[in-house]
Amino acid sequence: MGYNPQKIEKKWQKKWEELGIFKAKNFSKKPKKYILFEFPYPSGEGLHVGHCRSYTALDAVVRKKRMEGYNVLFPIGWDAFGLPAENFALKTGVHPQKTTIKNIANFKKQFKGLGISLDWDREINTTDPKYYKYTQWIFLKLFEKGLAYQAKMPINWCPSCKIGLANEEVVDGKCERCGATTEKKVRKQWLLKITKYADRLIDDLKKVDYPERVKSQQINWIGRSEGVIVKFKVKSSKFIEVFTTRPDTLFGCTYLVVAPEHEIVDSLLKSKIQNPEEVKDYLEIVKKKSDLERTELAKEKTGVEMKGVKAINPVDDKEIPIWVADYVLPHYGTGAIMAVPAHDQRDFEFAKKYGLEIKKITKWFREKGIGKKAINYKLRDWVFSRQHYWGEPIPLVHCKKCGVVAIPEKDLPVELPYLKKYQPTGTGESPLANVKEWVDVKCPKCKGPAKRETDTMPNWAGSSWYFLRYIDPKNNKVLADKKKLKYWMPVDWYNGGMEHTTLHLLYSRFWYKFLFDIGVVPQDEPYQKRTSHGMVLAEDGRKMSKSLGNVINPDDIVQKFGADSLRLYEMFMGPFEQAISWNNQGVVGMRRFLEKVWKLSQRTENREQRTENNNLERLVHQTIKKVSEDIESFKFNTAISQLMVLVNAMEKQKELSASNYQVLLKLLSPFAPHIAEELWHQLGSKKSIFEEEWPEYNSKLAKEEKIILIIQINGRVRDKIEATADISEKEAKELTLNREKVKKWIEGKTIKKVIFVKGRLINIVI
RNA sequence: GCCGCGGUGGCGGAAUUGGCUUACGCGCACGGUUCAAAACCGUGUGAGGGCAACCUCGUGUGGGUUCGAGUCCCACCCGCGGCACCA
Repeated sequence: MGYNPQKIEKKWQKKWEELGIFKAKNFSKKPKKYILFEFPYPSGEGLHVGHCRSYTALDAVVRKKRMEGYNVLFPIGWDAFGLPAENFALKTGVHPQKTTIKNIANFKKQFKGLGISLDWDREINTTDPKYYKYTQWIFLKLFEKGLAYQAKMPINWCPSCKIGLANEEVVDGKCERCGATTEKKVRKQWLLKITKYADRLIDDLKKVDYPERVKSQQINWIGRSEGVIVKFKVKSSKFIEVFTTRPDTLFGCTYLVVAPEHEIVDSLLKSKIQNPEEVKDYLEIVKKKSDLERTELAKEKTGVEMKGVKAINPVDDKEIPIWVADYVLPHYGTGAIMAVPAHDQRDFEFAKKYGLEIKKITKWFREKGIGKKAINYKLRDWVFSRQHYWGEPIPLVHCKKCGVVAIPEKDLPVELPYLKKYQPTGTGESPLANVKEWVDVKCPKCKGPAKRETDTMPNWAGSSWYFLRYIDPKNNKVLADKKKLKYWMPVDWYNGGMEHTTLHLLYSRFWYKFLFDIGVVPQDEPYQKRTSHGMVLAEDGRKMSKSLGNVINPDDIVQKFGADSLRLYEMFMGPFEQAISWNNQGVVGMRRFLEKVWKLSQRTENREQRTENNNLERLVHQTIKKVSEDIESFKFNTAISQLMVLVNAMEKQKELSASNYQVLLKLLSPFAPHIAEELWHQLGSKKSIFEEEWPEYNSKLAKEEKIILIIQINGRVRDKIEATADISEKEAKELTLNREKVKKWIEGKTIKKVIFVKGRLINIVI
């Protein structure tokens, strides 16, 4: 019987489900492992081959861990709130709920078809009111602790669609749907004080095992810088405060620049400035500029002097002019800078390097009352409001008498009302604002008339804590039971895309720290280890996209070659963390390899492995070692190449013992579970291969007895001899100097010295 | 500009951390099976020279350390990812 993946894959997927062997057990005596991938957004497009890379990698890790005796939690859920479903509803009238259910069913089928060993009993869905009840609960806790606040913030506004747009809907400063240039519209929005956690989010990176590039990207994003705020007196008893990391250059400061949005501009305009019209004109021009223009025209700096007013440099009391320019950002530092055109960062570094004098005057400033230490961050607070329908309602009420009032915990969840129309309001509010009977409520405090908050939460809300819900998905008292959290947390291994490094990963760390602070979770970092898979690009090296027509559909590959070939290829294609182009021929190679494995089973005999060639025995042990270690360090490509080496060697054997073949099947099983299970049973086993133990290697047996000793002359390879691994220097030297080739090279020359590296080489220097 | 990662055959990539460069796979060539094929089997495959044994060159560039460098040091060049008028 030949290898027929379509047949055996279905069979085992069904069997595994019946056996229930992939279910995690709370409080099992086995040591626990919590292994997690970023739960997908169930889009209409279905799984991407890039998804499959991440899932099969973790599935391999998980299957191995189970065989090693761990109680593994490997869950799945759906990050199902989001724009595509809402936009689809706008176009077709189909409720996002319906679209979501349909897409999830499709994703589920695909996951099962790949043979990912998930615990489906813990499946969650962020759009389920039973789930978002706790998303809302966390928000209320943030609100209660003063970490959620309202502020006026600009949103992206499309003047043609009359709708607020998410950042990702603005492409090159234009509305994604209609192409109109977007504007900024100021609205009151909810923000979360992530900046309060900025230092901890940097410092605690020391506690966790993340790739360097992920750590540095987060640190960069938070952008902490230490400096001094210096007060400049303005001749009208006002002050302008300036943030600088280089207070020592204050002597060289020749003018100040303030952002157009700076409050002093307004107040100076009202007083005694000589050119108010000129300044007003400039402010108008700036206002019309889009965000894009303001940054793109960066090379050409524009600005205008506010004539007639002067600031006073606190170090020498000299009068200096004040300018308004839009290259100064209103939201960073104080929105005002001191200009020191003569100075340069490089001077400082030079002085430091060569021990030149650096006057330390920070302290002096403080004594004089000129400056005070300050820390600034590039990181800004998290804008938590969206003016969309398909998201979690923010559980607050606006009461004329009581102000903003929280919905009482017992009334959670605030359910998203079922809409028939998703048309935008035209005012920038979410479509929920149109649902009068939902908006109008009694104030929970005074029972007077009040209105619900109509903004919804961003996508990032539900995904900021979902990994906690897997631990206790059906709990209806708390987000998850404390004892269970203590047993399972932290996540031992979390894999996801690099694109989530600064948003999702940072947000969820922030929430977890907050939950730790209020005593809900057991530690202050959620993920012990983070890895990041590289993107899978199309064969042409570009991103896969519908419009380019270069998308590879995993279903097609599964159908044509089988899920095991696909899985193997995804792991073998290149280093896991690196972006890589798809290659259809590569899948063919994996299928060939599996065919070889299949055929080997027919040559397998039930005999003592001792009768076998020692070299094969050694290779088996070397392979156990390599595959075991490579899976731990996510070097899946080299693990598979080692399996290929073993299979190639097994093919050359006249007879193959069943025991060695079984070891091969076990080592292969994390990557190609179906074929491994099938062949395992064909050998007569009753138990699933995944209930077996992971093989152990014997380091003595793995050791080479014979080696090829390299003979070098002046560091260049001239000859090789076979020798025992523990050959002594004396023996090696004797053997070497007797070689004809060596004699030829050293004839008439004197030997200066001999370098001997045990078990490796001998180098004659002449 | 700043931060991070990388540059090895025709291609994807290996290389026990300073010790045979190119494992493994793809592709290609030749041979086999076949009426024909390939998602089959076998052999070969860095470049140049030689009938051959063998020799020379070869890991982005230029220098250095070393018996010996893809690996370490110095100076550059190029590519990718992230951030960016951040004071």
